[in-house]
Formats: sequence, C-alpha cells, structure tokens
Amino acid sequence: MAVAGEATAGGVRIGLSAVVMTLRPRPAAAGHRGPRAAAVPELCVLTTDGGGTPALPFGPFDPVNDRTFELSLRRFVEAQTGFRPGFVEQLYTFGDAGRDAPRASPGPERLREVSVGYLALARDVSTSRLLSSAPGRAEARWTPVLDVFPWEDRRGGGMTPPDLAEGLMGWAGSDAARRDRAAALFALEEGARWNEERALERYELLYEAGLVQETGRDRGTSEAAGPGLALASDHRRILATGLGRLRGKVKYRPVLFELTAETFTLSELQGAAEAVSGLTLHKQNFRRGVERTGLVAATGRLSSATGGRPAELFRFTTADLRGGQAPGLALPAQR
Amino acid sequence: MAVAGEATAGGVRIGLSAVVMTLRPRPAAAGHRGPRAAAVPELCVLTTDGGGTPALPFGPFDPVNDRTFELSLRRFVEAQTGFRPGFVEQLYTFGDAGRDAPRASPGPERLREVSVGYLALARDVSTSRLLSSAPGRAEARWTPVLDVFPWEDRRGGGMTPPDLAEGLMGWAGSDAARRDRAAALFALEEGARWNEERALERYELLYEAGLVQETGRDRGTSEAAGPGLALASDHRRILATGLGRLRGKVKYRPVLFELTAETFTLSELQGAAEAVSGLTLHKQNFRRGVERTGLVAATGRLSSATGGRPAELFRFTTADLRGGQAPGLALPAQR
DNA sequence: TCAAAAGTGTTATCCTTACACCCATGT
DNA sequence: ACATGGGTGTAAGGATAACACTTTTGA
Repeated sequence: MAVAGEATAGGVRIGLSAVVMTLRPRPAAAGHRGPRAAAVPELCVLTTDGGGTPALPFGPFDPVNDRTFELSLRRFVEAQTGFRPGFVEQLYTFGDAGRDAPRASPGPERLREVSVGYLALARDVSTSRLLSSAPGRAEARWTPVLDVFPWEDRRGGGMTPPDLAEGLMGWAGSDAARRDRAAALFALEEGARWNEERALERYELLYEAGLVQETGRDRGTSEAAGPGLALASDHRRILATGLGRLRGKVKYRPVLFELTAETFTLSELQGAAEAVSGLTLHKQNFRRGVERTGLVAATGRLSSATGGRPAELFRFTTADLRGGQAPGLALPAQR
Repeated sequence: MAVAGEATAGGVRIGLSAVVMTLRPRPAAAGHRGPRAAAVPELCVLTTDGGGTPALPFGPFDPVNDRTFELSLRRFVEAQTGFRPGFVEQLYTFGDAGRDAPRASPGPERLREVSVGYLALARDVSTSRLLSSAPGRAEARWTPVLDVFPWEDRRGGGMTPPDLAEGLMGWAGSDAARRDRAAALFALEEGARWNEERALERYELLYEAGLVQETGRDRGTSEAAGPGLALASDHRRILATGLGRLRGKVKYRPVLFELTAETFTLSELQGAAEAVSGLTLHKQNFRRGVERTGLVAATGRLSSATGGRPAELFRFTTADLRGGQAPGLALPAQR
C-alpha cells in the first residue's frame, strides 16, 4: 500500500492546497487603544510554517481513502492544523511546469506537481486552538492576508504607495502597453477606479515586473526584497486567486455570512465587508443594500459593546425568496 | 518512454476534457426557408464519436512534453479533431470517485480518473475541415448544445416542457425543499425569472431526479430515456459547466467577440448573444447596452445580405478605456 | 454636556425596462 | 406598394451615489 495518498507517476504528483480564511479581531495597535477596535476585523489565512517561509496547508490527494477532493482536503487540513473548515469551494488547478522552478527534483525526470487549489471559509476561531508544534507536524497560524498583499488595502484613503508606483513605471519604461496595464490594475491615474477583485492580476503583474520576492527566488537570481510577506512555492499566487474569488463572490452570493458570527450589528457586517474588500464603504448605502437583499433580519436584541449608542443585532436569514439565487451584498465605496 | 502522456499511478490518471464551442449558421429547417435564417446562429460543441455515444475531446495530460495544461489541451484537440482553438480557459477539475462508475477498471484497484475541464471558444469554422474518420482517430463533429440541453432554450416563449415539469414535481412529491429547488431553477412558477447561468444546477437536479439518461446508466439500472442527447461518462456535466460559465462570462467580459466574425451587424451580434444565452433579447435595449460599453465601432460599411434595409457593419474595438476591466454585454430579456 | 457611534431623510443621476414609431432596401 | 428587417425617441421606475442630520448611549 506504500505511502497512502502520495499519487505519483510519470513525474506527476497530485496535491491539494487550501486557502482557509477567517475574520479575526484586529489586535489593538500598540499605544493606540481605539474604542472601536473590536468592530474592525482582519481577514486572515491559515498558514503552516514548514521551515522559515510560511506556506498554505498543502497535502497529497488520497485516491484510496477519499472519495472526493473535498473530503481529502478537509481531512488533511484538520490533520495539519487541528482546524475544521466549513464552506469549501474549488479554486483552480495549477499544473504549469516551472511553478516550483528552482527546487531540484530528486529523480532523473523533473518532478511535476499538480495542485488543486481550494478556498475554505470559517467563522472566527480565535477561541479554538490550532495545533502548535505537535511532533512531526507543521505549526499552524493565522496570517493577515493584507500583510501578504499590503497594496490590496485601500482603506483610509490608501493609495498605491509611491515607491511601488515608481517601481511599476520603471518596469514599464516607455512601453505604452505596460504602462496602461499597470495604470489600469493599480488605478494609478487620477480618478481611475480601483477594482478590488483583480488581486491575482495585480500580483502577477508585480511578479512579472520583478517587484516581489518570488521573482528573484524563481529566477534564481537574487533574494531581492519586495512588498508583502512572500510565501513558499507559488502559494502567494494561489492566495491571490482565493482573495479575488472571495471579493467577487461576496457581491453575488451570501458568503459573507460564512465569516460572521450568528448575530451581528450592521456596523460589524460592514466591517467584515470592508476587511474582505479592502475598501471603506459608504455607511448608509451599505445598509440600504443589505436591507434590499432581505438576507438579514433584526433580532430585537441590542449590543451595547460599541462605545456609543447601542446597535441592533441582526442575523442571517436564509429566506432565498425571489425565483433567482440568493444574492450577495452591494459594496458601495466611500469617496 | 512508454505511452507518452499517460500519467498513471496509485490508481490515478490525469486527463483533460475540452468544451470547444463555436457559433454556426443554423441549418434551414426543412420546408421553411426563413429569410433571416443566416442571422440566427446556433451554439455548437465539438464532439468525438468513440463508438456510439458522443463524447467531448478527451486526452491525457502529457507532463513530459507539455509545459502547461493549456498547451497539452491545444495539442490533443488539434490532433483529435484537426481543429485549433482560440480562447481557452480552465473550468473545473473533476476528481470524484464514481463519476465513471459502471465501467469496470482493469486492475485490482479502481482506476481513478481526474479530469481537468477546459472551455475553448472559436470563430465560425464551417469552412475549415474537421478530421473525419482518419484511421485510428475519433470522428469529430459539431453538436448543437441545445440538442444536448433542450430545456435550456427559452427563445420563442419556450417554457419548460410540461412533461419535464411533471417529472420534476413527481420526483419532489410532497418534499417542499425539492419542490422549491425545482421551481426556482426551472422558473416553474408564474412570474418567476429564469436564470440562464444556472445550467449546471439544472442538469444536476435532473440527474438527481433520475430524469436524464445518465442516471439510469450510472446506477446500472435501466437504460431509461430522457430529454436531450446523453454524452459519454460525465461529459454532459462538464458541458453544462462550460455553458453556464460562458453565459455568465458574456455579461462581464467581451468574450462574445471570440465567437463572432471580424465584422458584424448589431442584429448578428444580438443573434449570437441569443444563441449563447438561450434568451430572446430586447432589440433596442441590447443596442443601447452595446453602445454604452464602447466595445464596438462602426466601420461605415453596410451589409445588404439581410432581406430588409441594409445594416451597418461594426467591429470589436479593444479600447478598454475606463480604469476597470473590459466589460461584457447587457442581456436585456424580451418579454 | 460631550464624544462616539447608531440610525434616518432627501435628492440628483444613471441604468433598466418598456412603450411605439420611422427608415431604407428588394421584390 | 409592401414586406422585411434596420434603426430611433421618449418616459416611468428603480438602483446608486452623495448630501447632512437626528438619536441614544457611556463617560
């Protein structure tokens, strides 16, 4: 029976990668005990630490014991991290040669790694314990997604930092196509609008432009620095895929409620939407949008943990009225 | 070197399936030489005929010779069918056990087949030759997609046929959840709105309800009949995935122009959108929507092949102005 | 009484939907 | 002239975006 689950042959191995996301209370900034701190959560991704570089949970597909990819994924994520994901959806299958380039393969042929990426969502798990340094096991932790992609945070009037914009323009040089592409993706021009869903394209542009750490690593040139936290292998690309998918999906399916508690105030819901999208949203228009969907219902109870006037608590109602599918939430940007 | 490209081991085999779609002139109905026949195209999918049941082009992934899935796909589609696809996009990776159930596997272990599905689009190829019965090769042909999914055609006031609605309600019985699901997906209730993107969910519901041929085949029970043309293995499910993806994508990316000729009249463009969506669209609102996107430009030339007043010819312009991404087309339903 | 956050009213503008009508060509 | 399809004007209704303002609590 050999190594169960190690599906290898002809230089191919099938593995599963998991982008497991949750919202966690943002740790209070040192020396700045903001009153609303609890209401501004942070989007985090589950990572393992297999020696230095953080990585996504990654495991072999076990064709003998698991009937489906999804079961396989749930099994190894729990084994590696002690965490049991809820909502799960396939992202993409990555099979390109060279995606893991500089690693020498053990055999005479190059080892070909095919990985099926999955997105999984979970409610706040700050109380539950992740596996830490169990023998022979990777250490699991929650890593803020915007630490990995700092340029994806547009809250607080956050523009693309000047040095990154300069780097992009330096790469583009006089190539008009490059300039246009960079300007469109990063909304560099005055009045241009930022599309939060295009996280993957932005990452890939930065990779191509040699502005992230992975470029140097994969080309075997230098260990150049770059913005954001680099991940192992092509995991940052997979994470960007997951972030883009989540940001898009929030707008047409009620997935945000996979990330929130049973009951929530509308401000908390808005905070969740802002953490996911990386945008500051317009309060009243967001509320009107939420009401229009009919996806939430007032519970009558109040939350007085907010510092100001107590807020009404709502809950998600699965009333998927209207012939169509259950919709998502409008994300009306502020400013 | 053995069978190059046959990636097998541990009971797993990786293959690629292709949903190659194009628009072709609908063959004139016998005895009804309609004048506008040329303007109403038909969405077709490339199929092979490996002994009786039509199948999608399916081939092994060749990890030795092909750097990427996409190259592998392009290679074997061309080899099998003589046809070279243009636009290509990954759909989904299917890995569930039992998806090919009744076939006895040769070895002691069950052969596990993982297939990566792809969507490919092509301009009208009615002039180019598909490979026909070359020795040792599958015969390729274009199969109308709506012959495979007759219930997906809502043009001409097409409602779900009464016998299918009855079959669904018979399956649902007094189970309210089943009734709601069927009613929502097939817009059975008065005034309910049909969502053309949900082709996969509709097919899966029919499969679950035992109303398509594949149900009986996979359960090994009877070779029951059912609406539409059954395909080999789970290829009808993959095709439904592709159809749903295409119908959705048309609305937010300019993919329709991957299917149309260099120049076209707005009526032809509308016919293409109707063939893809299975809807009858509102003429003027469709035009306004097209204009608003800025995706087409008038050429100044006229087409007098229409039977009435000559129509202006337009062409796709890749002017992806406006900071965001190039948009798709609005599909304003008629009636 | 004041800061902080909850929650509401109103308006201009745009897009969607829907109505009906005119225009240019071939037969 | 008339059938056939190409092409247009206009208006109601709803969604969106943007104004600023009132309410309720804790400190």
